[in-house]
Amino acid sequence: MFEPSIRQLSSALSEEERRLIFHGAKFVRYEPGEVIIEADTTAGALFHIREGAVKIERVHADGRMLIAGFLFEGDFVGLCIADQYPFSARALDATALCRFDRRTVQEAGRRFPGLERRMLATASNEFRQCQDHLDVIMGGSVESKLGRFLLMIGERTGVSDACGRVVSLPMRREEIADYLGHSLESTSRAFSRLREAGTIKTPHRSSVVIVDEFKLAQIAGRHGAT
Amino acid sequence: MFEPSIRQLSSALSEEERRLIFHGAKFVRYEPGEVIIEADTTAGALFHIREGAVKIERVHADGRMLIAGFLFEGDFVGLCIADQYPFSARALDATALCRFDRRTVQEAGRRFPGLERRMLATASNEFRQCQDHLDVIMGGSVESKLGRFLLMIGERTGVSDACGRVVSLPMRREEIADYLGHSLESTSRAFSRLREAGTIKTPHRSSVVIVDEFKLAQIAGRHGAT
DNA sequence: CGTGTGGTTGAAACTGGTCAAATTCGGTGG
DNA sequence: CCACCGAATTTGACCAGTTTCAACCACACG
Repeated sequence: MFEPSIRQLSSALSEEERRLIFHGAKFVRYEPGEVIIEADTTAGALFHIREGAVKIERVHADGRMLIAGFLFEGDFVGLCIADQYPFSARALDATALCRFDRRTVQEAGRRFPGLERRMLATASNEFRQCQDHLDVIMGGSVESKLGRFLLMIGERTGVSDACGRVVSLPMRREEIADYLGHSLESTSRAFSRLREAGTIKTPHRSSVVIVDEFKLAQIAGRHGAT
Repeated sequence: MFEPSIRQLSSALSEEERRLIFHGAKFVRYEPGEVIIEADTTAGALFHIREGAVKIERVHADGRMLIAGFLFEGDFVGLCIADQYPFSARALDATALCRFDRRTVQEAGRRFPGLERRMLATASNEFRQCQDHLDVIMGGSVESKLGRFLLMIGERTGVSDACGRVVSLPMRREEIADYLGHSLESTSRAFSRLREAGTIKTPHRSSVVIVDEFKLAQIAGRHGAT
């Protein structure tokens, strides 16, 4: 349903390109809540999430700070077109990242024509996050939006088992609400209604099992029903 | 308030780069409603709007067709990262475009390192449209959103005169409503309320005069008042 | 001067926001 | 291991804003 995973960057590169870029990468760790990238600072590094999850916050034109997206294991953070990060990134839980120097990536870009475009095309988060966000929040009831949200996250991180697709949600309800553009109460109610309808289960606060993916997709479609 | 205009591509290029790219450009015209770009076809051309306005439609992941943005005189259409257009473009009124061969642009990109990135950074509509759209529709009442919409369009196309900033709106109310994610009636009512509050005037259906820009900006800010 | 399209306005039903209270969860210390 | 605390979440009641459906208006066109 949503665009192919950002995780496919590696496979889009040749062996030589990969070696060039991945050379000199450093491992870094962040605790929950720690800032990984500060908005409006020089985009000097590019991160690859090895473990954990990250929240992207963007300052909108009129000064409002809004949640622009969530990134997970395998995703890239900081691969942006501009010279300055147009967003902040913050660890949602204990997070392990691989840090690449941006200059190395750019140098490789000069060496291999089209590499930069290919990287941007496969892994540009600035853009894909934006699109996914619009896909999720445009149209329908709170329930629809939450449905689309869960399906999107599920596609990116979910693991299927006997009972359904298990999706971990390391963010709080309030953060989901901010992402959806609703109050946290409405979001909570939407969870409850999906639960009552038997489309999802919530064994813990921070995880959801999509029991009936078909029904959820139906709810996620325009206008809550059909 | 919104990001610098897309029209600045030219100034981001050197004389030589410009000559190379603009060489072989063709002039084309479209009537209102005509399709300029068909979604999911090979991104073979890049257009520069000389006259008129264009509507961008995007097929969302679940098949819903939604209005993703509007482009005006001076804007570029079709400068995208991917190989296929991820959107359709349709003329809103009688439109004159300059059509560039994409291969020419790519060749120039190979010749001048970093050119492609610079072009994408200054003129990538796929992305900027997306961001502007989010900026406009996230949070607040219909009135706020319409306010942000008018300010955005005004920044891009408005002409100031004695009475205020004159903004032409070549799209119908329904299309504005779709963009904002509301019913056309709510959008119409929002127009009326802004009119009654004395922040705008609507001399014709297809143009708005922003009389009190400060007040409009205030309304556009979070939550319709303060 | 009718006709059609696009725009505006009105009234009732409904959704989601707000405020407040109740509940559950996760961790801490006894 | 259990009781307790604070934070996160859920639920309830009420209200404001939005949608819906329907009627009406205004302008452009023949």
